[in-house]
Formats: sequence, structure tokens, C-alpha cells
Amino acid sequence: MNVEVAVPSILDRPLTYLWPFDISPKVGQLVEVPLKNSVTMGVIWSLTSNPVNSTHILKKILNYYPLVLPNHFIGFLKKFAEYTLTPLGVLIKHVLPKEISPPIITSAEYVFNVPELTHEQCIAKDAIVNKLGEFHISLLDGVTGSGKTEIYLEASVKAYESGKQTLILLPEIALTAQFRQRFEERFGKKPLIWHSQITPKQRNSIWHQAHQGAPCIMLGARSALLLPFSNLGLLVIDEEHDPSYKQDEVIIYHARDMAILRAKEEGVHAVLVSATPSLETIYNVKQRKFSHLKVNSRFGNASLPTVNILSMRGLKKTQRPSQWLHPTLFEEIQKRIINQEQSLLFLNRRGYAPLTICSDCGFKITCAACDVALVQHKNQPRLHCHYCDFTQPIPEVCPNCSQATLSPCGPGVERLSEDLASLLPDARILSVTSDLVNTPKRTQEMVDGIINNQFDIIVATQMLSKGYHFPNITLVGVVDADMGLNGPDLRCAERTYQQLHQVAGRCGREQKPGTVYLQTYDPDHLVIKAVANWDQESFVELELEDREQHGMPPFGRLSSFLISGRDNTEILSFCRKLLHTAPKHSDIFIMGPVPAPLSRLKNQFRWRFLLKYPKGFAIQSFIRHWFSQVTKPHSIRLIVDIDPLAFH
DNA sequence: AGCACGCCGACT
DNA sequence: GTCGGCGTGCTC
Repeated sequence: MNVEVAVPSILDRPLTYLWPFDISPKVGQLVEVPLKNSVTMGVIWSLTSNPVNSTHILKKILNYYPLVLPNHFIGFLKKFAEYTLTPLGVLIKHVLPKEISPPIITSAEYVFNVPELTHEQCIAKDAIVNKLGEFHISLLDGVTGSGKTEIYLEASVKAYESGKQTLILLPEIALTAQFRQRFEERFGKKPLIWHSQITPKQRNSIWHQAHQGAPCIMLGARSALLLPFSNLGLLVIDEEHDPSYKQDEVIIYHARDMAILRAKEEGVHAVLVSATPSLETIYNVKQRKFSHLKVNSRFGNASLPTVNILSMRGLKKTQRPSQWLHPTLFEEIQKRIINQEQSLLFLNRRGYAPLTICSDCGFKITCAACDVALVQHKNQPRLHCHYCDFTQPIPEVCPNCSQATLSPCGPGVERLSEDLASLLPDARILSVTSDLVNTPKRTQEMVDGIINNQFDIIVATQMLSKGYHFPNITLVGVVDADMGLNGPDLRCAERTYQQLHQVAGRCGREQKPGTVYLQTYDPDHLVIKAVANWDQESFVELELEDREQHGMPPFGRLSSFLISGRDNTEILSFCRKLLHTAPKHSDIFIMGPVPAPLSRLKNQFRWRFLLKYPKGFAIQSFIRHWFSQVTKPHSIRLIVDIDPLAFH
């Protein structure tokens, strides 16, 4: 008999092979098949084989494993590939294990150190547990520090006790030592962990544990969604609003959306967790598709920090202690030093200065391969491209006019630290950026140093805005709260709101109350005011209204194409061909081609299309039909992104 | 004639 | 993705 086998390649369909064995094949069974001139693992995709060209000689399946992927998992993969337009073979490549190991069923033995939950926490936990065995989606929503983690950990204990597996998805940044420690304190055992950097041995072991189905609680980055759990009982997506859930390489998908899809296929409860939920999720709550579990009070009655707006508008240079600091923020930092408390300053710019300009002729030093300015670093004195990693020494004279008039423009973390060091020579200042803190060891040193009060001032990029708990930080200053408000991106207001809200939650987490200062040139901006008033609701209302008016998500839908290649003329003529062959449909609005905001990257020119259409429109078949009419030159790359988050 | 290189299409 | 087939064009 013939069977259809999904193989790891770029094919978007399974291939037909001969099943030469006496026993019957099963859908989901792993097999070894010849492909081209080698042997590869594959998955039996279906038994009803398509009619094959009779001149074609089918190859035989070489071997089969006693290992069958669960039906609901196969169903999930089919829908995943169909929705995201990922070629089946590419998806399968990320699903197959590297090797098949003998059974290693190890039921995790946890020691439960049961925490005291507040009444409010108990209600939320029970609401999750009551719907463990069915498809349901809940939003678990509450301010930072309200103990949301305790709630879902407790719910996963209940799932474990009823013999089920729990997968807790975390944004990559949150898989830090602090979260693991918390887990270990709670369960007396290291958690099972899955992310892109675990060893091949661990990878294989976790894969098989997921498949064998012994009850467990697993922490994973977004790619854990492609593990073959056979006994899933609960799916948690912590920090569901976090943009790092969107993978935009190779397989382009949003882990939150695919988690919901998986929960539906498997009939399990998915819990989305966030203090600042995405507008998509809030909208689904309003539509009553998701139920809403809200915890209002901060744990231990810690109060929310006071958030103050500092207008930089019209503030003269002579009034500023440093070019980048408001006098009030500087005074507050000094007070904290006297009180032996810590200050945390956020500036989302690595390096010393984001720009190097000739003050005589205006020449700006840019990357030779990308359409961006080179960033000046002083730690290792070089100019650095943050997109392609190109570096060069800082030139002595302007490459354009040969005058010695090059000057750094704007602040980075290094420069702000330097300024503070000269203003406060006795203060102990720590800079935290991905250039300086880039190994687990350095991360641990950084965390320990802050917790042990070895620093008075911490100047950090966004990398410190999530997942950390520093008890002695009582002051947070956002140096440039407007950054990110003027991006080319429909979600920049939403993202800025979420980031500022999360950043504000970094202080006042224990007895000492926290204070936050936002430096801004736009003190009346809706987002800035909403953050200052902890007024999420009015921000959400106004932003939703705006999205609805323009038919934008979560009301309408978007998809985007990114077309890139070495030859700009060739790309443009291909784009025109695409535009002219677009199927006509009154529901779809096609924008483009336009140069991408980052119009050249690593010597590749980049153009974009944006498609807008109503919810429920079958965009996948529309795109498939469209692309079948055009042949793409080999030298051009075309990437389709269904529901894009970013537009660079 | 013999071979290197790059483009293109197929993979059951 | 990866491999092989084939056309182009260069060298011996």
C-alpha cells in the first residue's frame, strides 16, 4: 500500500512512498525514508494516497519506529502550516527529534511547598482548575507584583495531581535564573526547560518526555509549542503581550495565537497572563471569547509607585545638570544616594552615542551595508552597526570634508553613565546593556551586585525592564519616554504603553514605596498621561476606537510581504509584476510596494507590501492563488507574514 | 575536448 | 534546504 510521508525539506506537501511491511501503518508514525540520495526521518501524514503519476517509481519506506505522534498534534501541525503558510517540510524539520531514544519515562517527583494564596488569588486559581479538562481561554490580569505566577503555578500543581502535563510559555528573557530559582524553591526540583540554547542531549530528553506523557510541569520558550505533548492538561502563556512571542525567522508565527490554536485542537485550558494585555486579548475578553480573571491588589499590600511626568520642553541647557537629565530627576537620584536606596535609569540605547555627525559639513557616518547610522561605542572604542555587526575605528577626521569636527550626537547608556560619574564622582554606577552583560555568569554577577547594594545607580536598556525583582530600587527614571512613540508601526502606542507600565512596576515592590519619573517632550501625550495615572482603561478605550475606525487589528486583519535581494531594479520589477497579477477582490486592500523602513540590510534591498482585509477573509488561499500566477526569480527572497507585529 | 561555475528545478 | 543537470565560457 501507499502512504503519504511528511519529510523535512522545503516541500509544502507530503511525498508518496510504498509501505512494504506486514503490519499496518499509523498516521503520525515516525519512519525512515529515502529522499534524494540520502536517508531521512519522516512522519506518516495520511494513508489515503493521492493518485501518483504512473511512470513514477515509488520508493519504499526503509524502516518504521514504534513511535506515533498524537492525532491532535498532527491536526495542530496541519492548521499551523495552513494558517502561517509555512511549507509542511519546514515545519516538520522543527518537529522531528534528532534521534529516537529508548523509553526514559521519568515521572517528575515534586515536593510542593504550598504557598498561602490570598482570597483573590484562590478565586482565580479555582476558575482555572475548574476548566482544566476542556477547551477554554482565560486572561489572568493584574498589576505587577499581584502574584499571578503563584496562581498559575498552583493551577499547574492541580493539573499534575490529576496526571496531566503543563506547559508554561515564557518570553525568552524570562527564562532567567530568577524564575528557575522561584520554581525550585516552590517544587524542590529543577524545572524541565526547553529553549533554543539547551544541549542536544537535553533537547532529546525533553522531546521524549513530552511525547511519553508522564505528568510534568515544563517551562519553555515559544518553540516548546512544537513539542509532541501527548497528555497536555494546561497551557500557560505568561506575559502574553510580549512581542518576543512573535518569531520572525524561518517559521513566522505568534506563539500566543498558535498556543490558542493548540489548546483548541487538544481540548485544554489556555491561560494568558499579563499586567498589560495586548489589545487583541482585551478585545477577545470584551467579545466574551476569553474569560477574565482579575487580581487587583499588590502582594503584601505594597502600593503602586507614583508616576510623575517631567517635561523637557523649553528646558534650557543651563538648567540641566547633564544634557540628558531633568534637574528634578537628578535631585531625586541624589536623595536616594543619601538614603542608601537605589535608582534605576532606563535608556533604550546601547553604546555611547547613536549618531556621529560632522559639525562642519553635516556628514553622518552610516553603515556601508545597511541603511542605518553607525553607533559609537566607547567601552571598545569603535563605530558599530547594530544590524550587521560591522565595526570600524572612529575616524579622526570627517570622511567627507577632512576636518577634525566629528562629534557624537545623542546619548547611549555608556554616555549617560559617564555624565553621571562626572556629576557624582562618589556614586557607584553600573551600566547594563547586552554588550556588557552577555553571558549567564555576567548576568548573575549583575543581579547579585544590585541585590547586595554594590551600586547606587543602574543605567540600563530595556533588558532590565522585565522579570527581575530588586527590593532596594525606589526610583525609576525613564530618560526618553517618547522613544518608540513615533515609529512607523501601528502598535507603537500600545507597545510604549506596555513598556512604560512594566518599567514603572520595577520599583516599590516591597515595603519602601517607589517613585517613577518619565522625561518627555510631549507631556500631554495620551500614552504618557495614561501611564502616569495608571489608567490602562482609558488608553485601551481610545486606542481600540482608533483601530476600529481604520479597520486595523484587532478589528481588521493584516498580512505583509517582505521582498529582498541584491538588485534593486530587479526587485522593483518583480514587485510590479506581483502588483499587476494580484487577484481582484473588493474586500482586500493592497498597499505597496514601498521601501521597507529599513530599506537596506546586509546589502540586501528591502521592499514591502501590506494587505488589509476583514476578519474571517481567507487570506491564505488568496495568497496561494496569487503566487501560483507569478514566478519569482531565484535571486529574490519573498517572505510572507500573516498577522505581522512589526514593520521594519 | 575537458572542466569550472552558476543557474534552475526536483525531491515520491 | 540540498543536490544534480546543464549551459556558458575559459583553458590546455
